[in-house]
Amino acid sequence: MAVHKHSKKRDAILECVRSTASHPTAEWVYAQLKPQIPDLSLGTVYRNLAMFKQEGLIGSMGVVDGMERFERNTEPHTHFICHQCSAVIDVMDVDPPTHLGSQVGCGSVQDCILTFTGLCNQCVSNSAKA
Amino acid sequence: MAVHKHSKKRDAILECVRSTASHPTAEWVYAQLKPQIPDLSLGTVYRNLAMFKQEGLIGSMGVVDGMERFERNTEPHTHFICHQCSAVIDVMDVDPPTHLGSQVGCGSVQDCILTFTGLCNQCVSNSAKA
DNA sequence: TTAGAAAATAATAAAAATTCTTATTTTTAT
DNA sequence: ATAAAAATAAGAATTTTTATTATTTTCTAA
Repeated sequence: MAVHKHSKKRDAILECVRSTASHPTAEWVYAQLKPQIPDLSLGTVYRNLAMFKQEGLIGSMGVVDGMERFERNTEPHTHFICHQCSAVIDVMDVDPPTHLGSQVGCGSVQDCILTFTGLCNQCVSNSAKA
Repeated sequence: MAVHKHSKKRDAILECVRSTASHPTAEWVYAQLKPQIPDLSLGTVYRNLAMFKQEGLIGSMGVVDGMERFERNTEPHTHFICHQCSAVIDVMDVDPPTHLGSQVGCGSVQDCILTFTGLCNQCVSNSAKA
């Protein structure tokens, strides 16, 4: 029933994504694990993240600043993107208006994606100081 | 008052984006114009699209399948993305729920982006035939 | 209208993110 | 333990986009 084999590296990559609320890039995951697993290869991170995503073990909220952002939360939910520091934050209190899908005039709608952008709290603070 | 100079190529690039309801990539614009302007360079298309976008003469709805999608409509509006053929279609009848921005708990919200995904009519037809 | 400064362009190199290739190593079922 | 199957490292290759530089075009104003 196992859909794939396990390896120390593979497990570490999955655990890395699952243990952060941030929305990491492949490069970030690689940088996190490299100290503990010195012979880890970036290609392995890319390959496994793609596999986990396809199997639904992790999610991806899309590309921000040219880099794909993975996430542990695989349920549809709203995001906030800071266009200063590119932080991606889950907005659990505001649900995407899925019901509006019936009003979309084209094609057959499957998903509804809601995203807010602006300055995150940290960048707001930094702006005030500057 | 002119914010930039004009050239035949520059004007053609802007007109190309303004005359289509599709959400073209730089490559697409280049392919459209190349037959009429054989010495057009792809770098020129990229450079001018970036400039038009910065000046607010055109918009960009983001990156789909690794390619930035420009658009003539610079007003905030909803999009539909076909995840089969990557077509991007404006959804003018459903407005992004901007008012929900006040319920977002993090940072200072500036924009609200609403996107639907699914199969466009053409891909639905093609699926039925197959 | 024409000279000359400023900006735009073509061609090409370079950068950045991601994917592919291949030889080797690890995992897992037997 | 063994052998087949899958995973990995290293590095090459691809893809999209940006930067560099020599040349050409645009625009200003004399």
